[in-house]
Amino acid sequence: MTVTLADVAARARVSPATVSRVLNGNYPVAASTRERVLRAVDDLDYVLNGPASSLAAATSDLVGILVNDIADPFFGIMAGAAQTQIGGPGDGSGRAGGEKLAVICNTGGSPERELTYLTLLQRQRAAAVVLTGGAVENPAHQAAMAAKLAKLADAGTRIVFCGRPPLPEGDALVAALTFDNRGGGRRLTEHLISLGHRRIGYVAGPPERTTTRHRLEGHREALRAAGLDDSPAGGGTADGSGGPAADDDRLVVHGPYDRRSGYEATLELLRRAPDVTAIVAANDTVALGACAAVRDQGMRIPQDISVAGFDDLPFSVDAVPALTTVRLPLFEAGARAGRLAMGKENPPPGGIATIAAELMIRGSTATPRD
Amino acid sequence: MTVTLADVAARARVSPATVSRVLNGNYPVAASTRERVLRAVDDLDYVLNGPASSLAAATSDLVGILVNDIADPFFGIMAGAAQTQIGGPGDGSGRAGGEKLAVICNTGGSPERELTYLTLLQRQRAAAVVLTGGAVENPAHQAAMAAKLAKLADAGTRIVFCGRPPLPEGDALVAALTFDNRGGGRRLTEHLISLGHRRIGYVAGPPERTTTRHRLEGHREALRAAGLDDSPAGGGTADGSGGPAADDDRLVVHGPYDRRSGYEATLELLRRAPDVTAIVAANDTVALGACAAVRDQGMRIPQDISVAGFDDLPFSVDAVPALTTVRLPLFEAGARAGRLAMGKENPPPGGIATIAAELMIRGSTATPRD
DNA sequence: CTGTTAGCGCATTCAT
DNA sequence: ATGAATGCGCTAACAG
Repeated sequence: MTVTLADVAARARVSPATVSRVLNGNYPVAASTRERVLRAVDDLDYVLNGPASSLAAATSDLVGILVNDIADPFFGIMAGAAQTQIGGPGDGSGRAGGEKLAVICNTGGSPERELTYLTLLQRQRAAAVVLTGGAVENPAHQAAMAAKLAKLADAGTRIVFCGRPPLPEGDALVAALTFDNRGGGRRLTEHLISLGHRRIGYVAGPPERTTTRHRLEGHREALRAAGLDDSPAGGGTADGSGGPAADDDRLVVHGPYDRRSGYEATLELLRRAPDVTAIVAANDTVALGACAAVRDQGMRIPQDISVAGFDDLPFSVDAVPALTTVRLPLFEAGARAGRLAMGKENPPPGGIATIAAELMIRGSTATPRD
Repeated sequence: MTVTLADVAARARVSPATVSRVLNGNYPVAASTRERVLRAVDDLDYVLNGPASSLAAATSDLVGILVNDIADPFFGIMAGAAQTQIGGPGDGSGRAGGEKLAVICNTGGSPERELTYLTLLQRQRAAAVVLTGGAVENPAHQAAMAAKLAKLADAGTRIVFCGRPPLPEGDALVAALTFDNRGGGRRLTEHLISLGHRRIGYVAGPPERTTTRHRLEGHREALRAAGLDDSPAGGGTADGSGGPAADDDRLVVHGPYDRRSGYEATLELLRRAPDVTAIVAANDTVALGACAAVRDQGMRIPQDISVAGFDDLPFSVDAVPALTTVRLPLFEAGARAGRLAMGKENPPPGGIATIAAELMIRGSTATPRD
């Protein structure tokens, strides 16, 4: 029924080993023999049996890319970029040579699903795994992740972080590309302060995410430097109380990274502190929701309230007014992560590279009314 | 080095066959034995060898989801939704039971890469493949796709289309979920006509895509019904000339499905026909670019020019003014495709289901100035 | 440069 | 309900 390598060998009048060598290309084979084999392959319409190949070689051509939310362009852009470096351009024949199969796994931000996917990838003996986006700061989960990643690395799977801080015990992994979320957050708030804003609301992401924490810490650094920090501890959720991380700063509201959260958190912020003159959102999507809320309250942007985002997603420049935000080179970072996963590029010194975030000043922020 | 099923068997003092039966669950095993085996699995931290398992069973737990552009939320939403139905919620243990590995493959809209991915998936003996988004209408490519899909189906891979028209010879595949792009396009233009618009510009997608063609056909249907069609043939690119499908309608400009194309095509449209009072875009992303172009020309939306999109992506309601568009239930469709791929849901009668598109009238369209 | 020989780790017959 | 034996299709030594 199904054509095997042996069939090809028989038709090309060579041994199975030779066919294997031609197909894998990493071994000298006489040109004439290769021709004959390739013709047999085409004649028979042969397709390699991946599982058999992986079993024998003890490695597969799968590369996993883990994302928190693939419906969010933040991840889509990185994942797509990584895939361009991994899948290879194809040879146009559709025959598929030594390509890797780059696959995107959507964890939905759930720690359990993240681990499950890693197990699934481990089971497949994946060649590499790219983990994108912020991590969850739950100690138990972090330990489980570290253990799982160590096992993967042990089995020869290359590990790359993209837009994610390195693990505490950051051995084993090839490379970590982290975004300068803290610096970007700081510069964004500095910008608002320099415009004259003193009461700045902050719509933060989920409290347990590193991305959320780092951006918020940058924000608070800027406030503190300007003598504006009214939060008791100066940031961080490690209050040792063990209870819910009650954020004492009334100007900060946490929520998921989506539009709806931006809308509702902004209404809440406006209720709590009607005197805010600017709102900083956890990311651009949240900022869009914030803008809608501000407008629905009958206020204008930026005349009555300034609004800023983070990431500089493609739609942000088209917002009205165009959104002031912090640009992250998502495509470049994703592509680099892809190359690292393929071993096409050397890891950065120390295994960690920090990727700069650039402040993009646009129309949504201005001098406060007052 | 690496723990195998035999190791587990030894530790549990049973035969390898029994361990296999416990793990696959589809065979009677005494409760006490099962317990012992599962404990051994945990003790040894055993992870099934996927390739070996797939080789022996002649089937894998991989499910492929093909998308044109994962950075575009249109695909991200569908793919993410499909994955929720396939990956399973996980059992929270991270141990990964009988889950499938749902993986997203980004073709970048390239026919070659589409075929390559299918070959790769075929090589992996994928359990199912979901193809999302419009197809390319190149006869050679369509034939190649049909042949490839037939082979996949033959090998037991389930095939599902999502937001994609069925193949001409639509056997072999489990199900096709297609969007009513034509109807949606028609109703959108009807809406504009009913507002009083007579000169309507159209920023279309790439001419070779079914999605582009269907939406444009709907548009032209509406024009024709109103006696406004000024295109010679009444739509379609089948002019038999064999040359580039020169679209004689000066009010239609083709381009990729991105923001930049929307911007530039709109400038071109405005140059060609300064008297247009409305612009319909191929999708919401393109519409955003169109809005920017209109504004950059010093015109207001909708007072000077109405703009409409398609898809109703999450950001569209937050555009200013909110974008009139055609809503496609992307999440629901993706989820259903996922269920079909898993065999969790019966295919629609005839294997084809058309999914309705709903007109969303918002602030970006209004009565023309004149 | 090419053929021969062994497994890779597991699922599945058959037995029992 | 469990164990023993066989082979899935391929790659990787090892010869030659």
